[in-house]
Amino acid sequence: MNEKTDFVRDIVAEDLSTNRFQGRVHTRFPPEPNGYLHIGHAKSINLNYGIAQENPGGLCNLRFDDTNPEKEEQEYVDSIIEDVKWISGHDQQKVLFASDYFDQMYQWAVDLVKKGKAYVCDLNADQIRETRGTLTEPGKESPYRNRSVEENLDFLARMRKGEFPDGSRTLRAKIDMASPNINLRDPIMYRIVHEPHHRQGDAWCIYPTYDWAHGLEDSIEGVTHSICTLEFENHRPLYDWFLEALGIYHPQQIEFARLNLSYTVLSKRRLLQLVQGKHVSGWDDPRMPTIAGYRRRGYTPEAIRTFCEKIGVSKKDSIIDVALLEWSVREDLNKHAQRAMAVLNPLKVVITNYPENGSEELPSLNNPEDASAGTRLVPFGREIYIEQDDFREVPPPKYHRLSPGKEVRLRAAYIIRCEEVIKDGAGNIVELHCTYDPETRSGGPAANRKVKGTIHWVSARHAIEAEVRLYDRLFLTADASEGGEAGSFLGNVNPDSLTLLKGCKLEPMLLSAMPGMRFQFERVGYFCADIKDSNPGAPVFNRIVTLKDTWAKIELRGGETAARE
RNA sequence: UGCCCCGUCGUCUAAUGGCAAGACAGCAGACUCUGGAUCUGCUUAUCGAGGUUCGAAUCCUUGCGGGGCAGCCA
Repeated sequence: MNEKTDFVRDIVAEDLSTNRFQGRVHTRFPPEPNGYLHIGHAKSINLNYGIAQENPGGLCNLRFDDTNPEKEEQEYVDSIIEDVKWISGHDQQKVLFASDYFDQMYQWAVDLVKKGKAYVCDLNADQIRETRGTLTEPGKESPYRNRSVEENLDFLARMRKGEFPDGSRTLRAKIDMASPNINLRDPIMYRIVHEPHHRQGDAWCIYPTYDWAHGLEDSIEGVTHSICTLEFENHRPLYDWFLEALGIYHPQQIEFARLNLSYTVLSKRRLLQLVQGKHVSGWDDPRMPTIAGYRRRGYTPEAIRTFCEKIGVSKKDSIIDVALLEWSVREDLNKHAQRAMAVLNPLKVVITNYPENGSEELPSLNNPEDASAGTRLVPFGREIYIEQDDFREVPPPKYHRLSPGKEVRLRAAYIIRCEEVIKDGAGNIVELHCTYDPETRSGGPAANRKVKGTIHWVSARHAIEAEVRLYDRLFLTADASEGGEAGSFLGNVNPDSLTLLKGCKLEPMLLSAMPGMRFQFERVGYFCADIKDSNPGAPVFNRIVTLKDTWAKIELRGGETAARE
């Protein structure tokens, strides 16, 4: 079996050993369709589907918690179904909706009224707030608390029929206005909302609150372990109270710490602000920590699942270093991504001793990590492009790349030497003149000659051009949700989170990239043909993540040292 | 301030009364036709104080710190 464990799985194992639920394991993932799913939901999906999968006969329901028509939309339902499918790897054969249980819930509310455990309260929202008490003071009982069962039944039926305006009355549980747990101070079960529901239409004008509805949904579905986040911990006594009062099947609620990620925000409210404030192009902007955003960026579901397993599950509030997520993608893509050569910021190089109109095709490994990936032929010629960064007229110490009079290897090709630097009138470097050593062709007689560096290149004559989008972290600060300069988290937004590059020079093979295909651009990073804007023949690439860049680190550190001195 | 929860390397997670371990990050080195990958090594932690015990990260008390709760949101 799986050695993977955490306190939730410990509880499930314990319940299994005591036969508490007749050997069943049944979890659920209960999103509210009021926004797109983000990576925090991936943690929950992974937990719930994971536990179900690990146990023979285990089940996990996808159930929409659609009890608030004011915030919920069909668009969100559709996106969530797609995202759950993508992350969990399961085709969801059955999608459940809390709103399908509205009749049953209403019946149970009537039962509670009959038992004298619920009452219709005529207080308005302000009055209810005023009589709830505070954190340190008990609340006051509602004057309507002791209405007769008959009167309550009558009012409840009329609430349901639509006789009363929004907010004029509520159905409340009769528990304890003096409870130190505020959730137990006669919580509201139904509120009047004359608003069409995305699935129920106008069938209802009273809607159940989360506290009233959630345990019932779990109970109806036979869920054994209802796993939710820490902020519901104080609600568990209420979850238990309703089920107990009704005398119906009673699942176990378990709370775990929600995911927080450094350099990003992970709340639907803030993500909505980013979308509505046009800080990003939409819910699926590749910089968004949404499932849709990561998918478009080029992350794999495997990488996200690996990440979810590495972060573990506990009750401790924490902020996971986003570097672990980035590591997870690299880990996956290193093994699976097809290699390619792409020059993002081109500098032309003329190989002066190469035949004028000559060209050849050089075999190159598709993936050094995977021999079965084979090789491909990359065209080479007298004029090539290299990365501007790979040449320095005055090389800093430890610079292993090209500089005047120095040699580098062109990956899968020849060793070249820089003979001359051509500049324009303004002194900008526009071209390099180099010579090559024909003996040093990869696999050739002098191929083993050692040079300090190897750089990537693209044949000028064969290169295709493409747009490449470099994405960086969306936020400047590790704790992105804390107020930044503007006093809100929006002040932390990284103005350079997107760099648009046009006219990048890519090896011709990339012309036929299908949308969604991932590549490693050697020495640069992992890239994905955009699923919306890219087409075979006119590719557009998104940077998924950079490669680990030791040189950049050395250089950065050098700069810092210099600045300090 | 009432109630609830949580305090272990920089960051996460483990150790379930018996040698504080792993991952990421960092640092140093080896290797390399990707300054990638890989490999090796190194640095760094039980919030404090009492108590129980042969023995405490773990149990108890208490202090401190962090988080949550006063929507007819979830």
